[in-house]
Amino acid sequence: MVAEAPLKKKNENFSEWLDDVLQRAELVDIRYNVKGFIVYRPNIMFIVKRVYEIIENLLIEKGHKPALFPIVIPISSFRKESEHIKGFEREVFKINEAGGEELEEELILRPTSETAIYPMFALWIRSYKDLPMKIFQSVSVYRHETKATRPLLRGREFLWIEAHCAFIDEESARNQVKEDLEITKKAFHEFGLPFLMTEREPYDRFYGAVDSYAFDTLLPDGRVLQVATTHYLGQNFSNANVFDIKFTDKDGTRKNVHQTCYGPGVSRIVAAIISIHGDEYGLVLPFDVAPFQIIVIPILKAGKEDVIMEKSRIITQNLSKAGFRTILDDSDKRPGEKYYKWEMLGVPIRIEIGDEEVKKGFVTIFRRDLRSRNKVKDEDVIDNILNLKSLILKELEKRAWDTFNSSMISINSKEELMEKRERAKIVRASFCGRKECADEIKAETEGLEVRGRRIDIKETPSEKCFWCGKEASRVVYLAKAY
RNA sequence: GGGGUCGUGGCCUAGCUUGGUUUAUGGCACUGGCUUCGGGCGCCAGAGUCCUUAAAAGGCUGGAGGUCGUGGGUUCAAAUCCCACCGACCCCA
Repeated sequence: MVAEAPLKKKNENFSEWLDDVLQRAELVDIRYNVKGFIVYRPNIMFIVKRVYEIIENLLIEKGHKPALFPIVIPISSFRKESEHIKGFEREVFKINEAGGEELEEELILRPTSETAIYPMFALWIRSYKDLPMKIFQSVSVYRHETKATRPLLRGREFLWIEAHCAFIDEESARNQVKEDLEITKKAFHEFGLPFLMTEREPYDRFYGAVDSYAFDTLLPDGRVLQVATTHYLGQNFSNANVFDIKFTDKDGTRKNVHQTCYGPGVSRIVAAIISIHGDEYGLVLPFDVAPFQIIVIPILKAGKEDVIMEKSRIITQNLSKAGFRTILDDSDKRPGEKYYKWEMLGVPIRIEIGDEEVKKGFVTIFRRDLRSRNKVKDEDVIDNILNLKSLILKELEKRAWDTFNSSMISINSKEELMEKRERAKIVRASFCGRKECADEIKAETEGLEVRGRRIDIKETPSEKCFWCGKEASRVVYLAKAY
């Protein structure tokens, strides 16, 4: 039979490629038939769990503790912070009936959990000794998105982690924001994903935040995807009119805590890993992210089945013992078919064992990222893989950053922008900082948005705003966003 | 937010214009067997929407009804025509 067609080319039509890979690799099923809700299948859940694990471990290392708050929030609690409610009220799912009777108080499905968690903080926090309080939960949240929904990229239910912290003063809270940024950088390094770290403009903050910081990555269609945010909330939620979260300080005075919240978007991170590293053979996963790191494939030959299987089993066992997540594919499919299947799923390393390998005491190691083969002597296999582990990540990270960096272009004027728009997916420019200007840019450039100012480096603007020509106050980055 | 295209078995697809031998075409996937295994091979066979009649489970045979996203309508007759809803995709703002 004719071989199945390879996937669509990712860079020609990203949207089709993504739909195709999501289905062919059996990652998600969109046939649940409720708009914005999808089914995560085992092949993607293994990856989702790895992403969760990696971030959770980083959080726990820094003293965060896991917790789980209810999915429902009483509407009275949700309505306490005026900015917060303004932002989210129109996109919450509400429950007002149960058991055939109207509820005494309407409940909402959490769109985010500040208003679920902070009333409890108010009960738990008594003394400066209770601080800092650092809690996180790994959950799904619900937002009735009005824009077009896309599997993983924008759903009405999505997976994330939300970390909520309370501190004695502004300084320690702001340090938490820095820690959040460091955690995200570390995690993204493990995922091999490039990012732009910015402070959002004042009019673009999280509802209820004093300052908002965000990580954007770049998808192959040239649009940026916000994959994590962290916010300094000040005392907006802790003040007496809202949740009144107070503690007694060393000197005996009663004070309201300063807070932060941090939210890495797991669905979106997984989408970014798939989209940025993937190719026309399917997923390509960094070694540590991969749920299965090594696939061993025996290539049988009439009369030699036993020795080939024996060697395959021994190699699989040894690799498992060495701590690699290894599986042996001893199904009776043909080798070629197995290659395609495991490449589709992004297994970073494949070991092929056939008659030759048995006779001459080596194995053939295939790297998914380069799609290249190497012969490695039996006794060197483990060292070789230990070495490959970081080489693979380096390769993926380099490719991803190269694409990212070459898509980021500085411009000085409207004309230059229009001229370079094709190449410039992320635009760096001096800017006046006015919202009217940002709105105008968005309207006249097919959706280019001001994403914010960089926080990892200080940048000083030239005198003029690239758009309106007035005095510039900052250097900003602009992009079309999901 | 505005506009457009579309929905046929697990997936893709033919059929729709001009309603009527369609027990809905073909491919992939699936099941059993053979052959084989260095990139998804070949051959043979099978089954293949769902429900009810139907009763502890499994299997076989026959009959009946319904079924082409869902609901309604037109008609002697609807996958095919009309309306609404649900869902998907594309383009624009």
